[in-house]
Amino acid sequence: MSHMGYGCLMAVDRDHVLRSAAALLTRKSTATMDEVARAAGISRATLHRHFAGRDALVRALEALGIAECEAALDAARLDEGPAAEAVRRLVGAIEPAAGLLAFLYTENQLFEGEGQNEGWARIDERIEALFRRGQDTGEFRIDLTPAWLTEACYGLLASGAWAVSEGRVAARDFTYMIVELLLGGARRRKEP
Amino acid sequence: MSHMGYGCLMAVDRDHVLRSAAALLTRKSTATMDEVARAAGISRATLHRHFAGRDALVRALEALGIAECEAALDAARLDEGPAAEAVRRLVGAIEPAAGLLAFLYTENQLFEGEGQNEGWARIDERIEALFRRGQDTGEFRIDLTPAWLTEACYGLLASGAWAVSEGRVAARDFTYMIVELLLGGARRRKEP
DNA sequence: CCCATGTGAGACATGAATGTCTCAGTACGG
DNA sequence: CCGTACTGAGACATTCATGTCTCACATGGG
Repeated sequence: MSHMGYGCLMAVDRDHVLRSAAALLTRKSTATMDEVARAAGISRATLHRHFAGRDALVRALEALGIAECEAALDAARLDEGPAAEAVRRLVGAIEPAAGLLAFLYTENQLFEGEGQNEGWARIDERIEALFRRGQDTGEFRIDLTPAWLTEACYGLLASGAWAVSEGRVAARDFTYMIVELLLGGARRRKEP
Repeated sequence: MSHMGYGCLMAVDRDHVLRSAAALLTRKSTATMDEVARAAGISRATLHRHFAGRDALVRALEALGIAECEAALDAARLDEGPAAEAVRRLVGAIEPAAGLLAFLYTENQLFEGEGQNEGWARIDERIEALFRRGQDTGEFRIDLTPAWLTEACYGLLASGAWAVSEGRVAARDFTYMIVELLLGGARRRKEP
C-alpha cells in the first residue's frame, strides 16, 4: 500500500487494534501482549510496531478512554435542560465506553506517580459541575458532594459493565439501572 | 517459643501478615511478594513460610474477605426491622473490610476457571435476599433487580474505599454516602 | 550452658513476559 | 515484471517476580 501510510490505513488499523485490546483487557486485565495481538488478529511483532510496549499500549488506551469520555460529555450537552436529564444523556452516551472505563478505573498504576493524565481532571470537573448545577437548581440534594456523586458514577459504570459481561444483568437495562440508582440517590425528595 | 506453634502465635502472626497484605494490595494491587513482606515487617523467607506462594496468599485474602463479609452479614441482622435499616447496618458493618473487598473485586483472575470460591455465592444470595425482602414489603422499587442492587452495592463499596484512600471523600462520611445513594435509588418514591 | 526453633539475609535456579532482531512470504503500485 | 512496504513467524537476550535453598544469628526453654 506504498506511502499512504500515516494518514489512512495505519490509523484505521491502529484504532482496530486499540478497540480489540480494550475489549480483551476489559475481560482479562492481565492479558499478555501475545494475547492482545491474537485478539486483534495480528502478530506480536506487528503489535509492537504500533505500540512500543505494553506501557505505551495502556497509555494509548487511556487516551482513547479520555477521548471517548469527552465525546460523550459533548454529546450529552450537560448544560441544557434539567440536570437529571443531562445525567441520563451522559450515562447513555458513555455506555459504549463503559468496559474500557472499567479497565482503566482499576488500572490504578496509571495514577501512581505525578505523571497522571490531566484529561481525567478535566472530565472530573465537567461531571462535578453537572452535579453542582443540579444542586444549585434544587434538583439534587446537597448532602452528597459532587465529588462523591462523580466517583459513584464511575463505580456504577464499572460495576454495570462487569455485571453485564458476567450475565448478571441484561445489556439492554444497563443505562436504565445505572441512571435510576444514581438519580434516585441524588435527587431531592419531598418526603423521606 | 518451642512447641506452642500452630494454636497460638502462628495464627496471630499470620493474621497480622494477612491484614498488612490486604492494606498494601488495596493501594497497589501489583505489589511484589517482597513488598508485601516488608509491609508486614517480615522477610520474604518468612512470608513464604506462612503462604506457599502468591497464589496461596491471594486465596487466603479471599478467605479472609469472605469471613469478614459473613461476619458483617451476621452482625447486621438482615432479617430484622425495615430492610432499609438492615442495609444501613450492613454497610456500616462491612465498612472496615471495604478496602479488602475492593481489592478482591478487581482481582478478576479469582473468577476465571470454575474453581471460584462458593463463599461469594452465599454472600450474594444473602444480600440479594435482603433486597428481595425490601421489595416484598413494598419498601424498595421492583424495577431494579436484586442482583443489580447487590452488584451496585459492591461497586459503591469499592468506589467509596478508593475515594476515601484518595482523599476525595472524608472517611467519616463513607457509610453515609454509600447508604444514601444506594437507598435513594432503591426506595420507592411516592412521587417522581 | 546447650539445644531447638524461628527468623533474616542472601545466593541460586526457574519461568514468564517483554523487547529486539532477522528472514521469508505477500500484496500492491509503478 | 520488479521493487517497495508491510506482515507473520520465530529465534534470541533481558528483565523481573517467584520459589527454593543454605547459613548465620537470636531468643527462649530445659
